[in-house]
Amino acid sequence: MLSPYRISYIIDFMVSHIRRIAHLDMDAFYASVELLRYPDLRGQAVVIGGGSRHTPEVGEDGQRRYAKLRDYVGRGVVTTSTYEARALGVFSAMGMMKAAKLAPDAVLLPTDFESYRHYSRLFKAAVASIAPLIEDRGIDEIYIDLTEFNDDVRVLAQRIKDAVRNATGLSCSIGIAPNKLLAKICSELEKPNGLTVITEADVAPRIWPLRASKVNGIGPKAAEKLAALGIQTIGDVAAADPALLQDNFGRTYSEWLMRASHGLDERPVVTSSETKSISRETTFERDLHAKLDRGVLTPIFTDLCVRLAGDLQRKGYVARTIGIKLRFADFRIATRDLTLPEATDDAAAIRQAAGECLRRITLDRRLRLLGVRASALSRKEDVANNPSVMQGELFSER
DNA sequence: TCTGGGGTCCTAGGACCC
DNA sequence: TCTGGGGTCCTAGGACCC
Repeated sequence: MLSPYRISYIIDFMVSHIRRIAHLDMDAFYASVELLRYPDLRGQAVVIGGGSRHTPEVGEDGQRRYAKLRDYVGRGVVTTSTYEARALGVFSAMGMMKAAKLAPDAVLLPTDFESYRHYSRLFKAAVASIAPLIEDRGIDEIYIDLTEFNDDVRVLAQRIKDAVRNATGLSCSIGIAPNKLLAKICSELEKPNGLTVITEADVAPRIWPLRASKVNGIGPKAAEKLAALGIQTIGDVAAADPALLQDNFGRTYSEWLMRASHGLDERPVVTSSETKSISRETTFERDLHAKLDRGVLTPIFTDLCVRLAGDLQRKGYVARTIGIKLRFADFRIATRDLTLPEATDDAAAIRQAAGECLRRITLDRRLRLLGVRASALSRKEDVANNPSVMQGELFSER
């Protein structure tokens, strides 16, 4: 028999465990940053991407001359596009040559990561001044844990949006839900400049009709497999036979699928994390043959190692594992890695280790991409103070 | 003339150790 | 002709995300 006291305790407990998690996503972030610099492009189809330089030049008449997408040649992809370009069918990750066919007159701008990182720091600082429990999810999005605030959640979210706009001149969309999974889906529902709040009760009417691939964690492969089973929407996943899912996706993933489709997610907002790996890679302008194009390939390989060493040094890390990545002309990927006795941030040591990795791959096909990666990282100062930490030999005799 | 670059996490097998 | 059982490290590949 439950006493009234006990019941109220249980209700308190349950209520206290309902979280309020926000997902904040900057609207067309890179493109919007570019529009701050080139306001005359506002309202036009603009595409950001491509490696080579197509920086606007100022003509003799004092007018800026922008490159057009139709002039692009190369193997780049679209990084971001304005909403006007999206209306023409041009989206992130699309090949630039394909995008140029859809929107030849769109303005083309090069990516300027320095500038995007600057605005990223500004908007995150603005949010942190109001709500400090922030999980970084890349340059243009964050999760925020608002559970401890007593304020009305829409008022609070509007205050955050205003702070972001005041700090950057940019708009963002915020979704608020009981967990990260729903918040992420929800921030997209009213983009751009959205503010969307959903609860458990909204899952069936608002979440279930969406395509399964809207769930963070259901990528192209899983979505395709689901579609083959006649499962299109998140609601379809929720209604699917658990045994069918398990047979096709294995136990772990199928159980996650079912929980996710019901809007369940317990992951906390993680406010700090250590870097796990640092890498550099490059796609060649044309596919290269390992032997025939050795003269081109070798300096590229060395340069990647030098730049990786520079990244490690700048960030204060040393790495004990060095790896390489090759992408062949057929898009297949091969990786090899090698764990060293001593952690390093030295370009020559990295080049040496990467060279050994390369020798373990049969190079009989043309290469499209070459990359070098450093992992098993430690902070350099930790290793300098106590080298044995690195080898995990803190308690050994040697 | 399809398809960038920088990451994270998971799985799975074999080596090796106690 | 039965051969344990864990734990950790290393390596390779793959899915996914921004």
